[in-house]
Amino acid sequence: MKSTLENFLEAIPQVNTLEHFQAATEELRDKLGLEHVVYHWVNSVGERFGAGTYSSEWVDRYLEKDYLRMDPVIFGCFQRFTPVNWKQLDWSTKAAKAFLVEAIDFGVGNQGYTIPIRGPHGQFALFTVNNTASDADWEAFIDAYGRDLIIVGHEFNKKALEFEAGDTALPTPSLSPRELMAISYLAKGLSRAQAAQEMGISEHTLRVYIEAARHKLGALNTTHAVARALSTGVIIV
Amino acid sequence: MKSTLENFLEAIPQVNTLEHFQAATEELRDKLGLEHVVYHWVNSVGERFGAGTYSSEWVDRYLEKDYLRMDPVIFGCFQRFTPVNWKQLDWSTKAAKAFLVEAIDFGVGNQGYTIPIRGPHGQFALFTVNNTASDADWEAFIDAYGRDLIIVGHEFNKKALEFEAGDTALPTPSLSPRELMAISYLAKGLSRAQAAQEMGISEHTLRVYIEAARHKLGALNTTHAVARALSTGVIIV
DNA sequence: TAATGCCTCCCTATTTTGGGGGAGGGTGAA
DNA sequence: TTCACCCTCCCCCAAAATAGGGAGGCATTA
Repeated sequence: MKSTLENFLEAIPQVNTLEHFQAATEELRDKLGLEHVVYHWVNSVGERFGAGTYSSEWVDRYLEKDYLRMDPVIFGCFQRFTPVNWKQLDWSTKAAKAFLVEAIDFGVGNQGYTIPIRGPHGQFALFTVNNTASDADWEAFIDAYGRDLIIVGHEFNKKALEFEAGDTALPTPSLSPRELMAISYLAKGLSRAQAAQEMGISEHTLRVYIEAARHKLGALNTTHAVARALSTGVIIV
Repeated sequence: MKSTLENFLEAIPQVNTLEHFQAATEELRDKLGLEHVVYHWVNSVGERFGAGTYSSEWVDRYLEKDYLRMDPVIFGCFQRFTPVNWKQLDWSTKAAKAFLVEAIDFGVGNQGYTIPIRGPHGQFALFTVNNTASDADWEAFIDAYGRDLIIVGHEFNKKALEFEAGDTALPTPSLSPRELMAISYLAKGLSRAQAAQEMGISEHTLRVYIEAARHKLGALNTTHAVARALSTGVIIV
């Protein structure tokens, strides 16, 4: 790789603390001459972790207003696989426009490139680079660094997963094949009776699987069990 | 990028048919002097799609025996984020050993490197390179090409997503804020009564939201609605 | 061998959802 | 303004799911 990022990438494995992680985002920002570099994620139990160069005021404001729920970047990344150039998103709603204006007020650049990263167990992370630049300059930057940034995002995510593994090693519940089938059918919208028929067993038996799965998944009811099974990746719709 | 793969990567956007996709796997195999290059995936409705250089006999055998359910490579990739070097996997069970022997019988090389790729809506794909080689040679190969292969896998996946999008262009339903809240609470395991209390409205009203969301999502029941909301990304966690 | 986990079936009772109806007031866009 | 969509509330009743409790057979494995 010709890239300026080669040395940076090789240094990532040595990142061992959150402070160091934070420092890495700052280093990358300076190396690339950007305004912001941010990595953040949401894990399967809704905990959030982030490191990056946004001002703490903006982060606080963002969390306070629960912008996660309307941020077009989050929305775009959630629905796509490929990196998202902010300019390509739909900023037409009033709320989105106001959000963008406010973000820029808080020192966020007008151009951004966010890479969605998906891990096991429904893990979802975002790696963002941000700057104030013309459309043409930004295009050129993305052309030059887009692919490398994907690799950097992945390396960051690998690190973040290591941190989590150390913190909260949550054992993925292992459902039996029949339990998986039962939950899968419910996720597809079948009633218990239909699912039982589909599996060629009595509804009573099916119910036992659902209950077992519910307990293994730590779920409060069937809907919750299906939700957890989906978001932890034990079933695929 | 210094890599031999630069030209190859630039050609991927021109891939427009499944035959061409297949040809691309063969081209990559030849370019890198490998025995096999395989891309395959499972989408959100359980359809499978694959292209690669494994013999059709091995693919048939694999599907017939439903090896998907016990293949250690699949298992490893499901649980991890980072690429999997086959040698690092747990091949200790009898079934796994027999599986590996059989695979080699069918012309699969002893060394493999598989990259898990996760997309929106629960999409999960695997990109595998495979060869017969010594451990040291294989290590060297992965050192040299590992990162580029991640990019190649992503480009393949982008193409595969385009193919699917052409097939089944499903418009993402737009739920109202209250509908989203309602569905989110249910996904968290609350009953209608609890969710209503949480939202400060009567249970009757909440029910109206659930029903509206159900219809918008084309769901057969509440559980189905939550499942669809999660897997299409309209709600998080 | 004993233990564990899986698969299958059954009971009763209570609680929760689902599918139909309604009604009124608000906001935003064409 | 009219139209559409959102938010809020209410009725009834049938259907489905939930929470407990059982039981036996069949693998695998410690």
